[in-house]
Amino acid sequence: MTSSNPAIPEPSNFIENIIVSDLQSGKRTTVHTRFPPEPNGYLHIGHAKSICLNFGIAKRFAGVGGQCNLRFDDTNPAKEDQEYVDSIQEDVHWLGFDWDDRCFYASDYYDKCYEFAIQLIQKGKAYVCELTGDQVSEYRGTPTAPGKPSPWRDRSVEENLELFAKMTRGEVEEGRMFLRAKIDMASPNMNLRDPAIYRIKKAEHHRTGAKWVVYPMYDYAHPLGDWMEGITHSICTLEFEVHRPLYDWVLEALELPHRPQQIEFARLNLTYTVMSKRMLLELVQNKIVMGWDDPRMPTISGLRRRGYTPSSIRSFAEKIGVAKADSVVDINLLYFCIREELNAVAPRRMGVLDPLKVVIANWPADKVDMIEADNNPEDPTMGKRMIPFGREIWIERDDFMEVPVKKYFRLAPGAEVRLKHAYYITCKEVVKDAQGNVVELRCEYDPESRGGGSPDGRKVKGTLHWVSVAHALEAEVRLFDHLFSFENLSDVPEGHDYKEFYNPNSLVRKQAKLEPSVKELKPFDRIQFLRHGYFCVDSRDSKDGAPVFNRIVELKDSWAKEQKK
RNA sequence: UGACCUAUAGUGUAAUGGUAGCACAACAGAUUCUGACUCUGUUUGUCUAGGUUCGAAUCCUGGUAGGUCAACCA
Repeated sequence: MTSSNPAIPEPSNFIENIIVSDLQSGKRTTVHTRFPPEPNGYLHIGHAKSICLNFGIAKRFAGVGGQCNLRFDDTNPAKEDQEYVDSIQEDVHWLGFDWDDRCFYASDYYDKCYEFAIQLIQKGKAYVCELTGDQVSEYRGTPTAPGKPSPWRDRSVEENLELFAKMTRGEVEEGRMFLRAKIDMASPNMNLRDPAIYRIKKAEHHRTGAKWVVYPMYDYAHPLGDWMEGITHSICTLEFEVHRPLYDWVLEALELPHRPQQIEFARLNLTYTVMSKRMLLELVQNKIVMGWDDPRMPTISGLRRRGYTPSSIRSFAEKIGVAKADSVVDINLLYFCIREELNAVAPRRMGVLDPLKVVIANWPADKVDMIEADNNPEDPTMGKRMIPFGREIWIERDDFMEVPVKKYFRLAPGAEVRLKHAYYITCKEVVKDAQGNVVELRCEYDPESRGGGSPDGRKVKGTLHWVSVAHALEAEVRLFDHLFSFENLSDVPEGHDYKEFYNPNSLVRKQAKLEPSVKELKPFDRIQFLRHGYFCVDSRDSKDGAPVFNRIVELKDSWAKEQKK
């Protein structure tokens, strides 16, 4: 379906299909979305999907005046906090989106919502109920059995008005009365069995303080908030699907024109990842992690500290698409997105995580050679740097095998390899301690091979990274694994809790030997340690002035994979 | 024993009654001063049974499987 209007983009998912057809049919002339978090926790990668969706649609439909609001759904003062408001704003901005002057709060609309509630009462469409919590659920019935009407259902308009005013003045105890919509106690949809629309909460609200003691419920405030902001397409997750009739009922009952349309999509699930706010809060409170921004957390702030870029997350959101079917996305796709970006832009550095000393026997004791190395083979414009080379160097312990397996082309007794950017060396002798552990290698270098080539054209298959012992910088390097060891939440066996599956190896700290140039790196700088993956300088921690590195993601390693087989 | 929603390669997602594509993953090969990257190629799919139609992933009916709903949470 090609649109004749050049301002209307080609739809790329089912939501945009709806929008485009609304535009083409003349049902809408513009597109206005919103991202409506409740400020009761930090945003996570699942929210990033929604943010990219809502702000992305506004951007794609800019030609017809597309806009996206940020709206805090702060209708429950007991759970919400300014700290969360601040972090949410920071995270949305960091992801690369902006709401201009359109940051709103459901609490901005309390007065309006209240007036509308009075209208509903006057229309005979809402009443004050005095059933207790237990009674309410008893009267509501079950999904298969209809409910029965509350004894307070048929109060007079005057009495309802008076009681609601009393509630509002704080003259009624919490839980003693609440305002319900009068819909249908026998509806097959439980949400329509006279749902609560206002309840008493004598809690301090983070924005309105003690001004109110009655607060609107989500199901009532949300459609009104959407309507007041001129939202055209109100996009939310699947669990609100059965609430849609109620959403529509509120707007219909109040006879409001130009109503927004609610559209639901499947929330993001990721393998090896638990996304519920409750669980994330628990991890923080029980100090299983360092905080909301622990690099292992699926929070936006955690991903940021880990070293993910906003563009990699946006790219991920685009790749996973949007649909209505429940699904679990393979976290490898997220890894791919950050690798793809960082491969192109991250400077290469050498670092040895598990060091083994190599002595170049035919290299003069005090001679230091400054070796030139390109910063990124993918991008020559990133220039070069100089690396010191001396008689003693560190190599990776698993880059040497005393008894090499077939197709092993790194260092072994008698074998020749290339030290990246530097020289060819041949292993002449293996030094062991009393227990028989290899503690040092004695090698000889080929002076003709400076720069990593050889005049006679002989080939070496293996190229090792290395760090000069005399110049090495020691620094902490953190390697991460999944916080939980199950792949999918549904893998958790019956009768067990996912908390039994914490992965004790989700954080491994290494004291690594790094080439001296890494000293100049700043927080959030991202590099690739050759063969070890992409790392980011931690934005909070450093040890003795030396940067601490978080590994964002490993490089693919077909050799390691083959060995496992 | 209810209502609503969903079902396309291993995973995610397109195809709006007209050639089932794309990405990731996997596999094979080429290349390589990162066993990375890159390049080439390959394998694998419309839940099921009917119906409508010249023609169905798409529309209809039944079945199966999964999800959501019984907060004065969002």
